[in-house]
Amino acid sequence: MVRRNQTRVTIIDVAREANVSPKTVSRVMRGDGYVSEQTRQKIQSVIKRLGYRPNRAAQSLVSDRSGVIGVVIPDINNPFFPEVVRAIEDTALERDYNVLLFSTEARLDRERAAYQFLEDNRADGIISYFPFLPDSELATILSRQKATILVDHVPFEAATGIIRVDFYDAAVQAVNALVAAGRRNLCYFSPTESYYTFTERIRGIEDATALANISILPEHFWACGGSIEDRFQVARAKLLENPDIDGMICFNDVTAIAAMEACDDLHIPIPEQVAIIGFDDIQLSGLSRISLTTLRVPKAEIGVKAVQMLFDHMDGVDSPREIIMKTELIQRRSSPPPQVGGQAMSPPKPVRRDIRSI
Amino acid sequence: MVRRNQTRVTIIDVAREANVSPKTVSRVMRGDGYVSEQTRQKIQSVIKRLGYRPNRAAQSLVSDRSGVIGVVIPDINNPFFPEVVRAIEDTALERDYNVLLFSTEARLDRERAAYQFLEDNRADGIISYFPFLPDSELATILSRQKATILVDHVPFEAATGIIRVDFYDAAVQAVNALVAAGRRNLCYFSPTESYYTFTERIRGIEDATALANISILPEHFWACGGSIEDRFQVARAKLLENPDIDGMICFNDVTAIAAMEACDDLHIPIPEQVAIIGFDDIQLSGLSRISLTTLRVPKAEIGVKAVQMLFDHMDGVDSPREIIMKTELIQRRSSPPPQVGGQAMSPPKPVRRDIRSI
DNA sequence: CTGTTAGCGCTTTCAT
DNA sequence: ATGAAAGCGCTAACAG
Repeated sequence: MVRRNQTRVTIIDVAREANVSPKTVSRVMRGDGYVSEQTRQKIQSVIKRLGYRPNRAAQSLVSDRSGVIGVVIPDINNPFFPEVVRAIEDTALERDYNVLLFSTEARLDRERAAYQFLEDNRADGIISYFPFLPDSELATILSRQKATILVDHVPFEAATGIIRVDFYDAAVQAVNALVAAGRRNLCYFSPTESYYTFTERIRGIEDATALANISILPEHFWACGGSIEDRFQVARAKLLENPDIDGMICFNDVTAIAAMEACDDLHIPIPEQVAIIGFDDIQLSGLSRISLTTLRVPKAEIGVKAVQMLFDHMDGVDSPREIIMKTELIQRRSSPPPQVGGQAMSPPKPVRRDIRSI
Repeated sequence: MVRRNQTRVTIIDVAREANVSPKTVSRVMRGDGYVSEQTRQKIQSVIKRLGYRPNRAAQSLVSDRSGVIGVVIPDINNPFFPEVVRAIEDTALERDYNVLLFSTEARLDRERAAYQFLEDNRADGIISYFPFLPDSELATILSRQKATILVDHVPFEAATGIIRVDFYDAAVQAVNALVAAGRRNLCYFSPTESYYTFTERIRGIEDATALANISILPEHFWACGGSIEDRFQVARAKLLENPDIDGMICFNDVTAIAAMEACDDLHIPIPEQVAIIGFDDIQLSGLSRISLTTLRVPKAEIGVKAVQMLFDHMDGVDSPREIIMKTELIQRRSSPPPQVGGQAMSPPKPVRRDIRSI
């Protein structure tokens, strides 16, 4: 097989072949400017015959636009993020923007590398899901980008827009759900990081427990590292140490599932002895074998809105710089229903099983 | 805030500021050629002060290399793929290649768009996880790429290399495990597509059942569309129609979990009445509440090898054009252990819980 | 409606 | 050890 692949068809080749100037070919490719129907057709047939494709690097070099939106997430293995990313992709593709996905694995060096790559490649916009970089460094980095939407981040001068989920309110709902189910000895299980979206939950828990006249002891705020294995181990150890715990709020569904695993391992019945609530409502949580009560985060809506904010900015359209989203309590079997005078309560929400699988 | 962001620092700016030629700056940036220590330091300080970053589009335009490896997968929501992708990313980053991920959602138009994007951007290599495009079209597309590794695809002239999992053997193992557990009325549950990696499983099942002197009736090959909801519904309906089924082989773990859900919904005890086996061994399958017997696919190994094949090709190093990987039976509670004269069998494999979660 | 010219930011000869 | 000039493939501005 001959290796003549190196030299690819350029706009000049097409122009020569069609007896027109490169600019006319360019016009046909991009569908702007006026070109007579006749030349258009001739050029199009040459393009097709030669299999011409514009070199993006060249286009991007001259236009300073890449047609790319970067998405930076902390963890591709947490099913929550792919669910958001799908909505982002669909929305972006509607306007022919391609999505470049970066999973940082919560590592700062990878996060930096992602922004760097996007900057160097002149990404037209970035959507970043709670960046871990310190605010000062982040500000510098964002000032070099064209536009950035931050999700679940405090208001931030250097960002084009912010989308936040009201996790304070979500945490209040979580506490209230457990209290309504008759639980008094709660604990909160979270990562060690003290990032905004994490502390909001804690604030909500503290306020709501105070209001309910119960309080979570300081030693009942459990924290641990990032891997599921870690969380399983810590939950297991803490549950052994604290046999009085009857309600557990976990900072997300994946963590809640690790906690379930720990309960199962210790033969602690859920929800009879310990009730568990998570945040997110990933698909997995709806499986009958998991059936996790959780506060549903509007994942698709977040993705769509984030891209729209970006588009509005590109179009010079004014739009709110900050959007706040609410969560919804999805009552399932990992926590008892509210005890309204011994009454039965509303039926569990239907499971959503709309993910594909190949 | 002043909007003077449009004009970015170029190599010329740096050169002027440092009183050298652009070429010298370039040499310093890339660390090649000779530059006196003194000028190097001066240039480096200017680079830092001005915050200079080379424009990738320009680099790529002149070098015809992008430093990018494209990865095309069918479904980001199937946890199997993120597990492979993580290995790909880690391996690629070791040599400063960035990974661009495309999830096609099993849609041909999105698959085409992904290859197109990678071609237009001069990706230095592509790893494609069983492409769905017809072979003829795929051949054309690949001939325009620099290098492509196909995973789970038949030998393919236009590909740089192929990595295949031996699903024929895996299917044989699955059948044998069920037969050893005393099951005789098996069914196979899969997507409708008749793609290579799918038909291999069927061949294995047919051969192994024949050898065991049982056979799966044609109507016990169940097939259905892509969504989990579809699979749940179809499994549920088929299980109702076929109460004699005592063993179910599912084409992957996600499908197996949908089948479990259907059994649970029908109060069919697993594994007492129906045993279930999947393929892949995603993290989820190891949860005690799922505990799915499955044939473990070496996900990390696939990712690493795929990138290495790409690197070998770039380096002009000879390497095998085809690698075949084996699966390993992970015995868990969704299927009974082998009945060796009523003997108990080897203990279940340990659960791996090494995923991060944020 | 179409072509010419110049230049995007970088690297690669080839000199010096 | 460093620089000058040319050009990668494309498009914007300006002619015609």
